[in-house]
Amino acid sequence: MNLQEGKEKFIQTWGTLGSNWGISRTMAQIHALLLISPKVLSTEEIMEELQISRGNTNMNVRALMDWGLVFKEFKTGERREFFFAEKDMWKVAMQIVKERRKRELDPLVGTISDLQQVKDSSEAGKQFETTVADLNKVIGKADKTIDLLIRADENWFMNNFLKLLTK
Amino acid sequence: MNLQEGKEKFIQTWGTLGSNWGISRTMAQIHALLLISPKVLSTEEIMEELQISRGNTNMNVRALMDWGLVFKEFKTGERREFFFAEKDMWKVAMQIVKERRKRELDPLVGTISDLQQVKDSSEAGKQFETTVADLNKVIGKADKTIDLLIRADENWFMNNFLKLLTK
DNA sequence: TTTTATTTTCAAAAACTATTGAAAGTTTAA
DNA sequence: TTAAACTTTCAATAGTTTTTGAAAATAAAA
Repeated sequence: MNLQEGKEKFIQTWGTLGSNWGISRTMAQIHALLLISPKVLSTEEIMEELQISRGNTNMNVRALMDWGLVFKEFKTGERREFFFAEKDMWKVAMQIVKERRKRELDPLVGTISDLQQVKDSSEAGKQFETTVADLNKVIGKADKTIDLLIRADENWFMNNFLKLLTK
Repeated sequence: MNLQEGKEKFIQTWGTLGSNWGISRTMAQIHALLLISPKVLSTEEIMEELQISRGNTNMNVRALMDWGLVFKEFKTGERREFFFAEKDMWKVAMQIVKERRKRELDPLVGTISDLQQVKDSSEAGKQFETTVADLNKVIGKADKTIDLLIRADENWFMNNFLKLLTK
């Protein structure tokens, strides 16, 4: 496999993976392209490389910046914007985890508290309460584990401790 | 909020969550319905409760059985099949993690080895190799962490050790 | 065997999501 | 100012995924 084939396969694979996880295929493909690019890319270059429209490129690049995975660079004497991705894959993974927690786990915690207000003594009511309470426990556990991971990432000692565990 | 409203909100929330994570809305809703149901349900009852067609119910119930989240029960003297969900939410979470690893992480490992065959001395080639190698490390780390989690789940000592960590 | 109850399949339709491209908006330079 | 370079928006279109419902298949009972 040569570099060109490898790049295409990587972009394709990352795109499929993204769409399995509720992220648009194009957004993941732009991310893949920037991950393997040694230099910053303009909108025009992204359009050209992935054969997609200007509007599509613009919307998805902005979404990637919202996710904190892609950044702008301004070049002196150039009016255009250039884009580059965070290249450290561990940081990328942590950033995705953080964002999904913010966007999904946090709102879920609110909903669960609402659902815990339901009181009903029927059998259906009891099963409902049990399921909701159990779900709440698991969410709490997930939340704490994510905290631990993020803190480990930002903390040398923890990081090394976790590496020991997961070696 | 009464039980009926709570049930609807739970089914709705679980459905939205599922579709954010690449699982069809209806599949997640059927799962939610079975999670809070104290008794096994027939196809007919699921159709009625969620207002969906027979074909849709059948396909999604089978998908849930493939995921190992829902099971069949046969009642003596009844020709119909009845369904129920695993209720322990920690087991549910572990089962989802296991399945997604099998369906996505494992194939990804294969693709990465292919991509590591690419050799190219250009700057673009070097960045490609670095990104792929780094991604490979992160995937390996994730894989080991999942193993640890699954083993912890099946192992009293580890389980308690992890609880200490994530308390 | 035939009938009846139930499950499964799958082509067509509906619903949903992503993409285009041209027009409007913005910013900088002349 | 005005023009040029570039970015953003959004209605229309294309593409994808999900759902329906009726027909085919299967299994149990008569």
